Amino acid sequence: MNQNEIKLYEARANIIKALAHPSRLFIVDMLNKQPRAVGELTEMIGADTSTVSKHLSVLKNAGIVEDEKKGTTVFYSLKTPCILNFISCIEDVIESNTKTQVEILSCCRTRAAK
Amino acid sequence: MNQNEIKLYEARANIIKALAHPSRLFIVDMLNKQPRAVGELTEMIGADTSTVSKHLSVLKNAGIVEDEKKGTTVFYSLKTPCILNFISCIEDVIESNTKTQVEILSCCRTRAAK
DNA sequence: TTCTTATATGGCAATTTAGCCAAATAAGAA
DNA sequence: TTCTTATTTGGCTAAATTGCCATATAAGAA
Repeated sequence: MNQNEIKLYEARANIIKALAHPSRLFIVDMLNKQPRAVGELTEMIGADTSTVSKHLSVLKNAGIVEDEKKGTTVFYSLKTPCILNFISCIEDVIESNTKTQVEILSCCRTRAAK
Repeated sequence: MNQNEIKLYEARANIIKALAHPSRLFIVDMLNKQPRAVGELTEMIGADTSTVSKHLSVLKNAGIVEDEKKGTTVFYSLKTPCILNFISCIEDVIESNTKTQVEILSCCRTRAAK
């Protein structure tokens, strides 16, 4: 890897890191349906407001969501909808992993039954 | 989030975490072209063999790559090609972020020129 | 102005991750 | 068997991440 390649893969990794957390993936799913205020998301997630605010800030810094202030309320919305295709791919991986597990289990059950 | 939702988002996050590292993204790109031995990837990345081996193990545990031993050499290959669509989405995010930066810069230059 | 509501930020301890070295293992060659 | 090559694993320290609490800020209401 030369310097340019390193920069490229670091840039990609930074965005992916922003997605690599259960609460932040939940937020992406929610914002796909409609924009939401910090307070709404906080209630749905069930964590401290400051925690959710920081998660949103991580997503915002990565360019995945954007915010708009209305009065004292800040509404967040999804900036890059293609993120959702990506999640469907992750589901494919999970499905594939599940199949592998099933195969392993059926293998062992057969052996045990012998 | 109820317990099932938490499990779902944790499962997704675990797979995404496996991708959230420059070297591992590089590996995914390389394996998309062709299967590679640990030694080849190690040389391309320029890190310790043990480090690369551990990165490969992370990807394998996540179900993203699979391995096949031939003699003393272990060849890794991409198990879930859709991972690449996802990376193209990440590129979209990077492009969008770059555009935002350009807008910010052009805004400030205009101001400074006044 | 002060009060209240909504968010963001600072700070800290606990947990996780990364990468190197050294040592262990696997498989074939001599 | 011993030697060699390829890879993995254990162990360790350094760095990054997480989540809560307390505090600060922003904006409107009184």
